[in-house]
Amino acid sequence: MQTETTRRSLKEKQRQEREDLILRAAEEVLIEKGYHDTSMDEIAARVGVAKGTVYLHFASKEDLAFALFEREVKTFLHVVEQTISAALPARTRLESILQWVYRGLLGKRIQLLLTLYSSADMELRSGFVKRKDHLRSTLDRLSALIAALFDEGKAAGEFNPTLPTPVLVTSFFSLLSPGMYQRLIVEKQMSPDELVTHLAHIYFHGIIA
Amino acid sequence: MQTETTRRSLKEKQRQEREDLILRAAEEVLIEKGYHDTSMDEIAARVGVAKGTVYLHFASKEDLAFALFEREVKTFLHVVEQTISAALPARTRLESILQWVYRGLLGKRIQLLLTLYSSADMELRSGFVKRKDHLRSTLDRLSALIAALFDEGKAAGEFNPTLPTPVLVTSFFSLLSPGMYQRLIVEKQMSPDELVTHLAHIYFHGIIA
Amino acid sequence: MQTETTRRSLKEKQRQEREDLILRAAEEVLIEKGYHDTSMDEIAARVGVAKGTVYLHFASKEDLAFALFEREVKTFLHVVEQTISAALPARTRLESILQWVYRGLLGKRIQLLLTLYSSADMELRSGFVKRKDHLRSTLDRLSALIAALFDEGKAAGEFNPTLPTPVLVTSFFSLLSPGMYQRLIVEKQMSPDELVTHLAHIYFHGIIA
Amino acid sequence: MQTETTRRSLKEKQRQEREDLILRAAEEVLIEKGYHDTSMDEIAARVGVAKGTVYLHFASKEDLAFALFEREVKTFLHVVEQTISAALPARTRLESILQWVYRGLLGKRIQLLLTLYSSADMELRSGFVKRKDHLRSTLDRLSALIAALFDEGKAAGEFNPTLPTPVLVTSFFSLLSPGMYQRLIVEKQMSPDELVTHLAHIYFHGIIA
DNA sequence: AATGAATGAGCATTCATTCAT
DNA sequence: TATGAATGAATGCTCATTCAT
Repeated sequence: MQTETTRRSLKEKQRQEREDLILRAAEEVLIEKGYHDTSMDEIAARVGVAKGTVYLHFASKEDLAFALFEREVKTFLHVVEQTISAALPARTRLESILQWVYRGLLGKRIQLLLTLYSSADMELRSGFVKRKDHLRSTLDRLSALIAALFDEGKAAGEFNPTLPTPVLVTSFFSLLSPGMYQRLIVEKQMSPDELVTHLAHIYFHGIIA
Repeated sequence: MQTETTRRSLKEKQRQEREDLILRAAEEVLIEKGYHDTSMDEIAARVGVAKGTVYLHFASKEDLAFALFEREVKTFLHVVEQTISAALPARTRLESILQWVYRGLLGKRIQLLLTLYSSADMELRSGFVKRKDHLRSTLDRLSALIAALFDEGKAAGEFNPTLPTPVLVTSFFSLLSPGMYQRLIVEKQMSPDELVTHLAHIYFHGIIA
Repeated sequence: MQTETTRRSLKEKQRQEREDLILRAAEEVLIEKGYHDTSMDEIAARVGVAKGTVYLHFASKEDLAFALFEREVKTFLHVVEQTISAALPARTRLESILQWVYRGLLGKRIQLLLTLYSSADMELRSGFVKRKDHLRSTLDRLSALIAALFDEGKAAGEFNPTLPTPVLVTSFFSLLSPGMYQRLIVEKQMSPDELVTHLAHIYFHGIIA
Repeated sequence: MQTETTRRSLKEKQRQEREDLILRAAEEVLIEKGYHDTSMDEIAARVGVAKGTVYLHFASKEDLAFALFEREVKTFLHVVEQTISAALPARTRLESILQWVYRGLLGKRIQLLLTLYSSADMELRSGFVKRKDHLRSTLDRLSALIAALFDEGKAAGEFNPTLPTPVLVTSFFSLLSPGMYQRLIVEKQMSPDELVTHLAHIYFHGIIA
């Protein structure tokens, strides 16, 4: 019985590992080629398994992209949760998040996330909608956390209370754009830290002399 | 002779009108479904012409998307040029541009533009690249105009000269995001003017109390 | 009344001229690109008329190719008739025909003829068949003339009477192959006269030492 | 392990069989309709598989036609090699080849070969050229073998040494024409052996009485 | 469970032909 | 009569998905 359980958990572990391999490969290809130009064949080939095997883990290409998206969002959510729980000024915590996004090896990943997100809006609208409920809660939680942080900052007298929190949240997210990453870090070779410093300055103090 | 000319210009006019109809239909479908999920069949069907007719005006699907993209960019460029030439503080002129984007019926169009632009980066990379040279100059001109405006503002003592102009330009563009439009205007029913007021405040003065 | 007739015959003349222009252009393109890769657009463009105008003269692409084919066959038939009526040994007259085919500017044309003929067998089978009756008589007449020439030669003791005339006719025609033209005249740069000399030798005397 | 190997070779065998079925069907349709009027749909339908399956074996329509062509050429080459290696007079060996072509069930196939070859020249010019290098060597080998046979015959005093070998080779090939097959065997119901006898007589001794 | 051959709907593009002007 | 814009059937090819082994 215990052996049975052990065997099961072993299998389960292997399953998880393989699923992870698939997600990594998918991530790689999706970043390289975008959703439509990524084929299940190529993903399977990069993992080194047969196409059918990918379908044992993900019911469709859309599901796979969705799982990937959700994983990235959850990672991000986790980081945000960790950051927010620190006993620091709201502003410092927001800057931390900015830094995490632009600094880590995750620069690429956040791009994927944002790319998939706009794809979600544009191209997978119909399909994703079905699952957006699943996702919605995660994204809502994310927004709520950031919103709470802004509200906390307002209450602490850090932020201007006349600015509506939704505007603050949305404009904060718009600081995390693939365009910014591409144009300033990749093309202009600016360091992530320098970029974050400037963005933070602009966001918190404005650009007025 | 005059009749001949008249006939020609009439034909030309009709041609332009049809081309415009096609562009409108394409715009519509592209906004709804994104580049890959838009079929030439559907575009033709919406215009109410045969598929071949679309090809009489645009040599390929890519060409059509490209023409659309370029048209939007040129409109935007034109507005920017007009705005910039006014004898007003740089800040006021930047606000004007923000306003134009979020206010007009063009809210949808700017979304398309941005969507196509990210598509261009992700999905049409190879294809668009061939024509990006054509486009590049337009986009570069746009960036250059905005950059010049910031430099002018810095010189006039309006803006903080320690902020690198590329960062100013890119972050200004990131204020014009489809996400912002979608979440605040469509979902939260905020008025464009109110949104612009807040964004301008944040951008120029920051969010610090 | 006479004016009427004159006008008509003038129109008719112009019509013939235009038809001839179309045929020339079609011949040109067909030789260059083959039947399927030749488009009505290109033919019209080369003539300098609108596509519709071509259809005023030829009801279909197939009709056009057919007319061209028939014209070439008739020219060839005419030459054969002229040649055959000369008071010379059958062999000499056959050599004359060979010479005419390989020598004239018509080398290209005969290629077209033969190409269209094999196309007729392979690709236009169904379509051409409908009109083959029209053509059949011309081709039959051609075969009959050559056959008569061989029979005459046999009767005169020139040719081996044990060889069946159909074999003689068909093998004579197989001396006129585009492959021969291509490989020996175009590729090996052999002169038409030299080629004809050798072919005649082989055909009339064989290759035995 | 052995099972593994067995399974693989079984799969491979099945694959070969299916590929052969596809080639047979393609051959059939190509002979009936010619290259351009043959659709991948029809080929697939005749094999009784889905279109995609055909593409599993041949990357493009052109590839399929090319494979077919090459297969026929190789078969022919093989026969020629076998025939040539026999210790018989050159003339006898050439007659053997003639016989093989006109006698076998392969009469149809040789037609296909010749048809595709002229298509290759006319219609697939651009595409086939890319692969013609692959093919060229096979065809060159074929020509070279026949040429060697003629040279051998000349050296042995069998053939007239004043006739250039290229002319001999090309005129020998022109004896193998679909036209000959069609007109004399199909239409006139002549037996292949009788035809070959006459052609050989003409070719080796000429038609002079 | 894993495989990968087979499937077939879907799509961009071409071009002979028609017909309103 | 001449035009050429419009048509739409036809077709090569792709790729997500299924399923027998």
